Amino acid sequence: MRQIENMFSKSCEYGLKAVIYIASQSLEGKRIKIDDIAEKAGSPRAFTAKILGTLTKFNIINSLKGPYGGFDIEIKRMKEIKISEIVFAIDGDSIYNGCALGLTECNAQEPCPMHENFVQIREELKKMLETTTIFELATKFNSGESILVRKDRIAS
Amino acid sequence: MRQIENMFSKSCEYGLKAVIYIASQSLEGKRIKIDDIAEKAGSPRAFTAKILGTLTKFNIINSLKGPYGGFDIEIKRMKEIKISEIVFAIDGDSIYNGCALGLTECNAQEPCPMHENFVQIREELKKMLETTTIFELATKFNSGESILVRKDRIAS
DNA sequence: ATTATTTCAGACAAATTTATCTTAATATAA
DNA sequence: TTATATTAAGATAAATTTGTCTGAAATAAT
Repeated sequence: MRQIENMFSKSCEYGLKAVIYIASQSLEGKRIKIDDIAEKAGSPRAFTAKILGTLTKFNIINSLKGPYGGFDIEIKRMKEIKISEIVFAIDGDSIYNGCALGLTECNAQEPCPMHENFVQIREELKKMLETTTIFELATKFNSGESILVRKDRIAS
Repeated sequence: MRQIENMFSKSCEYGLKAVIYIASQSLEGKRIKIDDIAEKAGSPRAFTAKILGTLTKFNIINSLKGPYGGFDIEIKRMKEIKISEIVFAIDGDSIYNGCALGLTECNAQEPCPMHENFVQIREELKKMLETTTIFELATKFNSGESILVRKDRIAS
């Protein structure tokens, strides 16, 4: 049974990690291949590739086939893109109108018993996702302030 | 692909709704049967029954077999039980130590790129889950201030 | 004791999510 | 234009979550 700790689906986790890594490399002028992404992000290669396909269609990242191909993001673009856009691309819409108890609709007029308790938390979550850019995350990662895989999980 | 909106697993949703309904009936001195719970909470009967088995083992609710049997909760108990305990019983431990990007461990020393962004939100979520009692939720439901199913989804 | 009513337990099934594999399409370089 | 390197796409498979069914166990009333 799933844990609440899993804020995002695996698809989203892989997508976010991949984009952060691609951006971090683009910041250094490098286009990067799926194998490298999968390794550095500690994610399954084929599954990640499929997710990157989606993100490419949504114009969140660029892809180029063939030798010297791979993925990248313009710096301008990574300053525009928010976490919420990636989540939207991968997990679809209806990101914020969900109900903790699964009501098809849940609002102040006809709330589930937990609605009020979640209002503030949801609001903050939404704000955070919609204001945090990939540039911020990639910069933090590049400076070594954060990591994408535990050292003991990187293939050597 | 799963939505972030699904704060809880279906198991948790059903468990929470069932407990709230059982409590609301116990407040009125009524022991209540699984069929009634499933109907009033708009949840699948057999699946809900299984979850109630778990909650019974965790002493969150009482069950009684046979005629005049069913489920209930002492008022004293529903004032003690917090949402977090139900989530724990159904989805297990490691409720709060999860990482948004799936790191096996994620903390201020070695954070994922999104760690900082989630600290406050997680803290609030935790606080809310650990302070809200079933009594509060059941009372609110009993007074008609909140609902467990959309009217258009109740079997008539 | 027997019968009816209920939860309990475990096997089974369906749906969804996660993951892999294989082939096609595309781009580069020589 | 051929060979090579790469992503794209789609079929398939495995794992997990969600859901059902059937019979057993327990309880109460007669």
